[in-house]
Amino acid sequence: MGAAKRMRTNPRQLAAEVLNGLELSDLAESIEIAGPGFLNIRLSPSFLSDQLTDSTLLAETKNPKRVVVDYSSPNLAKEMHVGHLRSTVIGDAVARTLELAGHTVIRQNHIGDWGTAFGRLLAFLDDVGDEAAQDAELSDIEALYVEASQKFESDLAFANRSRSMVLALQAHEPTAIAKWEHFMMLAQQHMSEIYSRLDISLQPQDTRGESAYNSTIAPLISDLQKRDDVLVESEGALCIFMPEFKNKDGDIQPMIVQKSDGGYLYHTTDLAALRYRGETLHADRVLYFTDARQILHFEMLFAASRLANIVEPGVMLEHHPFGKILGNDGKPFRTRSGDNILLRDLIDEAIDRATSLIHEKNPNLDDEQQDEVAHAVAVGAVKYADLSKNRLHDYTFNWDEMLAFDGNTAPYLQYAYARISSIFEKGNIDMGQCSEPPRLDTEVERQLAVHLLRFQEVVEQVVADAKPHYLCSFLYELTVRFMRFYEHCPILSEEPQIRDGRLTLCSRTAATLKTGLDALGIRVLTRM
RNA sequence: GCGCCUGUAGCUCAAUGGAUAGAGCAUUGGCCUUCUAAGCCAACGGUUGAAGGUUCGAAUCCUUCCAGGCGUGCCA
Repeated sequence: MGAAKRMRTNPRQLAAEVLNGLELSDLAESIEIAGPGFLNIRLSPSFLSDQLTDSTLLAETKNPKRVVVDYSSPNLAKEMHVGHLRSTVIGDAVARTLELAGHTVIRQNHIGDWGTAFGRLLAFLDDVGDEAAQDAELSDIEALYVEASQKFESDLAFANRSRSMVLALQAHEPTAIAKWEHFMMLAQQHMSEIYSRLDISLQPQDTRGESAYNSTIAPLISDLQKRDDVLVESEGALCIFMPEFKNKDGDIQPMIVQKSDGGYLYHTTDLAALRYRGETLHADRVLYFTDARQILHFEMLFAASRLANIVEPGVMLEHHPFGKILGNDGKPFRTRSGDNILLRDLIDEAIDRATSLIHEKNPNLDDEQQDEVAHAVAVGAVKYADLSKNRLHDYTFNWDEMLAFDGNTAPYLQYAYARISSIFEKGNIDMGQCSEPPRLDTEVERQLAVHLLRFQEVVEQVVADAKPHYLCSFLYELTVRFMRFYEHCPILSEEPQIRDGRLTLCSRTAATLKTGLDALGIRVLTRM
C-alpha cells in the first residue's frame, strides 16, 4: 500500500496486479486480497514444517557492526539505587541482543568516578582513619557519602580539605590517588556484586569511567582551539555555540566545555569519551542509555561532535532515553521516607517475595531448587517488567503485577519453558535431537509454527530501534500460542509420528524462548 | 516564555500510516482420574485528552487548545 501511495494508484487494484505476478505455489496454500489491499498469504503446512525441521532459529547479520553500548554508568559517590536500574537492564538487553544478531559489542560502563563528590569522600575517609577506610564495607558507601556531605555543609575546614583533595587528585598526587584507587576498588566490588545478582553482563574491564578521560581532555580542548570557529570564550568559560540551541531568553545556549574556574563538565568528558570510542574503539555505532532528562545534553553533544569532527561522519550516534520509574502513587518510586531505593534492597525484596510465592505454589522443590527458582523468578520479574514496556514512557513499579505469574510477565514465560522441559524429562527424550517434521494438523499448531518463524525479524527490530519490548511482546505471544497448543494437543500419548512432530514444535519453542530470554538477560528454568 | 516528552478499557500496558484499536489484571461463568491449573476456554469492558486538517486509510503525520512531566550557562 505504500507502493500504491507512491504510484498514486488504488491499493486494491495494485494488489490484484501483484497477485497475478506472484508464483508462490511451493510455499503458499492460498493468497487472497483483503481489506484495503492486503495480500494475505496462507503458508502451506509443508513449507512451515520444512522451515521448522531446520533447528536454526536465526541467521547472523550479513552486515556486522562494531557497536559501543554505554549503559548503567552509575555515579559511584553513592550506592547503586533504583535510579540506575533502567539504564542497566535495558542497556544490557540491547547489548546482548546485538551480540545475538552477530554484531561486535563493546560495553562501556561510563561511571561517575571523578569530581567534587570524591574530594568529599576521600577527605572524610581521612578523618575516620585509614583503618576504618581499609575495612569499609561496600554497603558503607552510601552512609559515608551522606556523612561526608553533611560535614561538607557544616564544617568549613572539612570543606576546604575536600576541595584541596580534588586538586590533589587532578594533580595525580600519589597518596590521594592511592586513596582514590582503594575507594574505586570498593566501588567496583559493589557494582560487580549488584551486576552478578541481577545477571547483568557488565564486567570490570567494561568499566571506563570519567577519570579515564582525565588526561585526554586538555589535548581535546587544545585541538578544538586550533579551529577558531568552534570554541568561544564567554563569561570566562570556553563554549561551543550552536544556533539551533536556544535558552530561556531566546539567546543561543552555549555548550560549556571548560568552566570559568578551569574545571570540566560532563559535556567535556563525554566529548573525550566519544573521541575515544571513534578513534580507539573504531565504533560504527555508539548507543547511550540514559534517562530522558538528558535528551538535550546528547543533542548538543552529538551536534558538537559533528561540528568539530570528533567522530567520523559515518558513525551513528544514538541516544536511547527512557522514562521514570513511578510508585503506585504515580510519583517517583522511593522509600516511604523519600530516599532512593537501593538495588541490594530491591533485589532482596524481590527474592523474598518470590521465595514465599514459590513455597506456596510448589512445596515439593528442595531448598537448593527453591533458591535457584526464586532467584531466576525474582530477577526475571523485575527485569521483564521494565523491558516489556516501551522505554520512552514512565512506568509504574508494582510488585504484585510483576510477580503475578500470569499475563505478560517473566514467570509466565519461565513456566512455559519448565512445562516443555518436563515433557522431555517425562518422555526421557533429548530436546536437541528433534528433527521429525511437525504435521501441523490443527490450527493451534499452525499458529505456533507461523509465529516461531518471525523471531528473526523481531531481533532485527530490536537491533534497529534499541527497544527490547518488541522482543518481550514476541516471546509473550509465542508463549500464549504454546500454552494453547499444550492444552489442546496431547504429545507423549500420541502415535510416534505425530508425537515426534509435536516434540519438534516443543523443542523449537523452548530454544526460541531460551535464546530470546537470554537476550533479555533472563534465565530459563527446567523446573519451577 | 521557548524546547522536548507523555495522554489509549476501572488498573497496568501493546499497536512499523493500514483490516473490526489488541493483551493482561480486576469482574463474571466454564475446564483437572490424562505431558506442571504458576495453565486453558469464554463473557464483560473504548468518542485513543479536545477540536480541526492531510490521506483511499490516522491512536500514529500537521495546526490549535487542555492536562501532566522534564529541560532551558558554569551538577550529571
